[in-house]
Amino acid sequence: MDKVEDIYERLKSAFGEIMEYTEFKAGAKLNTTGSICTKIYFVEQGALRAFYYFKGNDVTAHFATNRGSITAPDGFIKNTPSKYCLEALTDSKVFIIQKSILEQYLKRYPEFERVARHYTEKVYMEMLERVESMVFLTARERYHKLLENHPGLDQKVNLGHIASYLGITQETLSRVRNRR
Amino acid sequence: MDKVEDIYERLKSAFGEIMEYTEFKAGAKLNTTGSICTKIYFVEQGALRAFYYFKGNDVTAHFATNRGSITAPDGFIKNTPSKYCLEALTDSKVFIIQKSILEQYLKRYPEFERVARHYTEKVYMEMLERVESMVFLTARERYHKLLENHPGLDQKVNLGHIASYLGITQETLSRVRNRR
DNA sequence: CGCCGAGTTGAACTGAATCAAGAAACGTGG
DNA sequence: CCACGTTTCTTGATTCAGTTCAACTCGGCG
Repeated sequence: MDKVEDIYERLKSAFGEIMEYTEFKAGAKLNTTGSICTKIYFVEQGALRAFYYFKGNDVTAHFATNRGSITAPDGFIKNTPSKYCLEALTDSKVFIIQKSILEQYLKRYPEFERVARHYTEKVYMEMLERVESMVFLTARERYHKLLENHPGLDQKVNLGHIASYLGITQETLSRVRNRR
Repeated sequence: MDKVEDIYERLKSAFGEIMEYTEFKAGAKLNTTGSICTKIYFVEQGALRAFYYFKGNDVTAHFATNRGSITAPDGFIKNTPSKYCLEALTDSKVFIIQKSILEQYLKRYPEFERVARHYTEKVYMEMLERVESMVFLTARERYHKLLENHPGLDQKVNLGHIASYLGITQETLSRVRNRR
């Protein structure tokens, strides 16, 4: 089952040729709402997040830390303007794949389609787990689970960003954190 | 963007050759927990659900109605025993793809990997939407959204099965339904 | 008829939201 | 290095959506 486990390395070896290395400073915006996000980011080091605005509030949809990945999924998949913004939470080192280049590359080397599919399967499973968390876990449990998946995230990220990801208010998260 | 829209037809035309047609009676079990689910089901007609047991309770993970699809995702993707059970909720007509056959077929005809990936992207987007529902919507709103996606589901399925899918109790769903 | 599963209803309880102050921490300019 | 405003975080009081537990209804069906 290294298919799922080692996907980060498999992606690098399959697509390294078309990956572009970049660094971002903490706070850098990588994608602004409404634009078509044509890139996917693989995080070698650092932390990024995807967020969007819902009823005027900034809502975190996804965090990516070391060896994770991030994009504006709606836009990247459907080639439409995206509601998501991406930003670097800390200084970060990332590999970028441009969608248009990826498509060409996959047409030329269809043997890599398999890796792309396995990657998609992996992010699907993550999403499935997240649904389960929302159904079964309390605010406190979801918080601890998030920290397991992204150690040290609480040091790097605003309380409010984490709270909106968990689907709770900032006040509740503050209380959870100070165990009460 | 027919890539996402018309995926059901694309799958049939790409994989029709290895699809097997079957019918199930209401109540039929297609997969029992613990076994490795090696099949994916495409619903031509009828309604199925995937569920599992959590702390002794039967919890619905997914519904599939016309032109939808269903499998035990953990097992199908990772080739491990699955915690999910599948059952037919009504008499149903389905197309089945066996995973082992799919893999062989994709090796021989890599041009279809692309369709498989687009299918995975589609179910990923569905899961993403479901997370959003859990974060933002009230029990009532989630219920109505489910019915939009699966018209008539409330006629076919036990209250409890829907409630557990929505992450609420049966009592709450009963009250929601009788608008109070 | 009496049982049984499915759904409904009521009352008390609880986790989390909301609203409203404050307290820290942080950065920028003087 | 300090003063100031701004942003981030904490704390309290109240309210509310949804849970829990328990009883009750209803429609089959043997």
